Amino acid sequence: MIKAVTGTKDILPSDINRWYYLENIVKEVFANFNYKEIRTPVFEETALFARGIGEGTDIVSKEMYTFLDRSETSITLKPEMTAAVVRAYIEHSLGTLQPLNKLFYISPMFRQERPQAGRFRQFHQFGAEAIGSTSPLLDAEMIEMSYNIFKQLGLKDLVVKINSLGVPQSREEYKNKLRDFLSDKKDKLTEESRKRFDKNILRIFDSKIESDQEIMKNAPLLIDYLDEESKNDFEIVKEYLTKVGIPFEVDSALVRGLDYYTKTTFEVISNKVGSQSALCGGGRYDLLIEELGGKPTPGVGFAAGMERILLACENENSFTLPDPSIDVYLIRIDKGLESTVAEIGSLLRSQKLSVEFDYLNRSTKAQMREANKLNAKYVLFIGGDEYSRGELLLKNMADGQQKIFKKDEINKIISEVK
RNA sequence: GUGAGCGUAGCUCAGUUGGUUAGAGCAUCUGGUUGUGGCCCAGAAGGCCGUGGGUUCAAAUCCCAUCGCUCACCCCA
Repeated sequence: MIKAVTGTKDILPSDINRWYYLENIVKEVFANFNYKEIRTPVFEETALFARGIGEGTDIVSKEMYTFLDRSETSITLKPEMTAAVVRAYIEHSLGTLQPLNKLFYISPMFRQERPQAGRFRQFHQFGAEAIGSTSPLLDAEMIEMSYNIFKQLGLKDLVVKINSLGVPQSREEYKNKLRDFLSDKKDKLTEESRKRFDKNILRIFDSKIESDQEIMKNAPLLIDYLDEESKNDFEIVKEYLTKVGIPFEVDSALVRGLDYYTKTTFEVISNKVGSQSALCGGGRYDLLIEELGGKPTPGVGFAAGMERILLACENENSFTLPDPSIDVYLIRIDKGLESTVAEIGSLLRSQKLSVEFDYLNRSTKAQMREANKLNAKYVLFIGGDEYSRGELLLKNMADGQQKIFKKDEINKIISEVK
């Protein structure tokens, strides 16, 4: 038997309504904040991600689905969306049409990681990008939108973490301070953290090992080394979040794994999804557009993992959807009336009613059981004595009441059902 | 890439110290008198016990390998 590739999942009809529910809330909230949807191809030239996300990042160096197409072009299935949106922004000169572009997306992403709870190789993200303004109010808006979406989904067990990474220059200065601090403690760190010392020193704060955490307790904090502008912007973000009633924690250890982040970064964590607890993450990327060949333009955005969010919703039992139902099930009493049933079905369907009937030549009883299983509001009996008298029998499945209609009075049946 | 756990019907799981035709619940299908659902009752269908090899008179059960799944590290959404 051929099975779905490792780390990929089918979304079956029994799951789809939860996805629609999520997607509708996402679209509503983005419309609420005047973000417009953008759709980009699932694959791009590999160079886009290498340059945008950073060669040294885990995503680029070991997780991308990269292959040569038949014309020997290196192609990569998109592992994240920001680089793709920025590419489209530059390519179509969106910045010349209006100074600020507020964009959102819902799309599959691909990363070849080891699957785990809340982590897949093909997964789905929604997210937003606001390109063209340095206003920290937009940073806060990103947090507000994601928070609103989670609230509307009924999620409760959430923590919003924010941090500021500052500008590259102040960050470099800070990294040197951190290196100095750790220079005589380096050999006490775990092997994993010693690797981080060279690769991405900020990450040592993330270590889950107690001995590492003990060492880092007295380490200098990035927050204390921010440049003035980053510091002011961060204050504005905090102030706004407080005003609109979004609880948050400042986490100076919050480091994002993509190279392009500057200033504000944030994550929303759920305690209900296992160890892959970040439901969404994002931040400002004021240098990325220039890096990718556009005019220097500031931007800020976030991305949210839809599988993780739905997992959190399931584990918190945060919402329940009504059972799907149909309006009318047509019951064929006599053999030979198949095409009559289909014709009546066509009439009802043309009036936007959801209608189903039997295609398997089953007994009346079996058809009734099917109608019940489909949660039909009404069944319409076609056949028997009534039919030979020119009549049809309509039964309300909730209360069992039956009414007789003339065969040529389908309109009356339709208004009864509606 | 590293580590741990688990693979028996569509799903959730039983399967006694290795011992005949491998079970249950749910789901599916068919019935329970002339043409009517849910509840109930009766019956049916559905498994090379993940795959390959080994030990044994005998393997779902023990051993090895392999594949797959799950969780964790890592990383991230």
